[in-house]
Amino acid sequence: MTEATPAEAKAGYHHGNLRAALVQAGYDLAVEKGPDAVTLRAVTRRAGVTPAAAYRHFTGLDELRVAIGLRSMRGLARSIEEHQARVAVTDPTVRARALLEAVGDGYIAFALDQPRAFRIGLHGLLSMEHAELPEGAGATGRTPFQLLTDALGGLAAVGALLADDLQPAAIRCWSGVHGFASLATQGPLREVPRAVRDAMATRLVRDIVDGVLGVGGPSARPR
Amino acid sequence: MTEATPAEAKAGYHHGNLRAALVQAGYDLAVEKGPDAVTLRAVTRRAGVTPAAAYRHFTGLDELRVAIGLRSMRGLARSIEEHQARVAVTDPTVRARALLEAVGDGYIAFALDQPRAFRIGLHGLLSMEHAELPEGAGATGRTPFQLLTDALGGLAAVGALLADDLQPAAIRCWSGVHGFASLATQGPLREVPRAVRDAMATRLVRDIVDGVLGVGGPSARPR
DNA sequence: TGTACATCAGTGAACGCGCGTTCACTGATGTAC
DNA sequence: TGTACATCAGTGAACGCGCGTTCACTGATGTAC
Repeated sequence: MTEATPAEAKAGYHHGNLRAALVQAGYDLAVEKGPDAVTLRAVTRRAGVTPAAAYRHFTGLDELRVAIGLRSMRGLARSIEEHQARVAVTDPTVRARALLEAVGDGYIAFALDQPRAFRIGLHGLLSMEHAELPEGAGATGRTPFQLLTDALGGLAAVGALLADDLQPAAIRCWSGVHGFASLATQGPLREVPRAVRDAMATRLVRDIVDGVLGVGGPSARPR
Repeated sequence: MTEATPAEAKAGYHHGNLRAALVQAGYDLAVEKGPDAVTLRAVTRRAGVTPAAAYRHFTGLDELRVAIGLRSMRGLARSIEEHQARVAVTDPTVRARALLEAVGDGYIAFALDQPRAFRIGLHGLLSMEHAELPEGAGATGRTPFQLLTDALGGLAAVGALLADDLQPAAIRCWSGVHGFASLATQGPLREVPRAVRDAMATRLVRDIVDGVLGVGGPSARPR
């Protein structure tokens, strides 16, 4: 009769699945009050548990913070996956390009939809060294960074990109999208209406992909 | 006989110019141990002074931290200015473009030369809301963000850029350069040899400027 | 089904620490006469 | 030049706080018989 769904089932706490509850509490805390508010005591307090209880599930604060950051990264991965799932075209080359754009669009959409959650990830509790940890992966088992390299690999597979250009292309895409997400959530674009930022993002992503594919593109202007 | 140079003259402490000494101590601390190590007590300790002494010069920790962050931003501005000073061409259009590239090159050079100092700036002690505070300006009195918009204005003045495109262009430049600086100092490119990162940066900046100016550019590839 | 027992998740108290800020003070600086 | 004095930068002690971590413990869970 033990309804042991693996995830965060209420049933069977000692008072439940404390590990998941702590990560959830810490995530909520970070979203509400910023990454610096994520202390071991604050997290356990919010979970309604004694500070020492955390040590049954984590070696210490650092490990807890990483787990919380990875949760945020997972949200980012899922946003990208959702955007990719909506790509309907079948022509291989067009599709490969659309899948790459979906990476950028999904990345920025997550940043704009959940700015505090976005900030927790690679800027707050995680450094970029964690970019390939599987705990940060979405439903497809790929992390945001891996989804990007996968999409570029897809373009290489259809001959739209040279294998030698894969790494510089990844850098250009990630740089542009990540930088925009920072500007648009914490920078001078913070106050710009959402619809305008969305339009900027769409244009930016298209331009970046054009650049990566070596296309002059519709934004090209004579002279 | 009071040699009262305005800056950080040793002469004339009560024990000197404490305000400047505190900012310096805090900056060194941040470079050595990261932004989180910048506490009021640690800074005053390093300056050889009682914690309470800081309150003669700052209203509290927050103001001290901002002053330290602005010092770092000043270094960034100066790096850009140095790169711009080296631009020798005189043809107005070519020069305007070179001055914009110098913004990107100087920005990235500072990030690669002084990665810890770079991190203190807009990522550590300052948020991007401080991007236009004059205390963050370099020798020309312009902040890094202002140097960027100035350079874009220069391109508009020679007719290489439409006035309507100024804002989106600023976003694309800042996004790409800032994102690259993050990747190259804290991200997956951290361990790549400096010469390679420099080459990537040069190419990235050229490509971004090409994109902003609507040029297909030498990186354009048939199909 | 019922009892004995091992497991181990969570408790509660305690530790030592560094923090930001306050306050009455001290003593060097430099001005007024 | 010499003295009296106001200024105010920096002192030193104290405050209350929240932190991360440790430890012996307790008591619910679930297994073995």
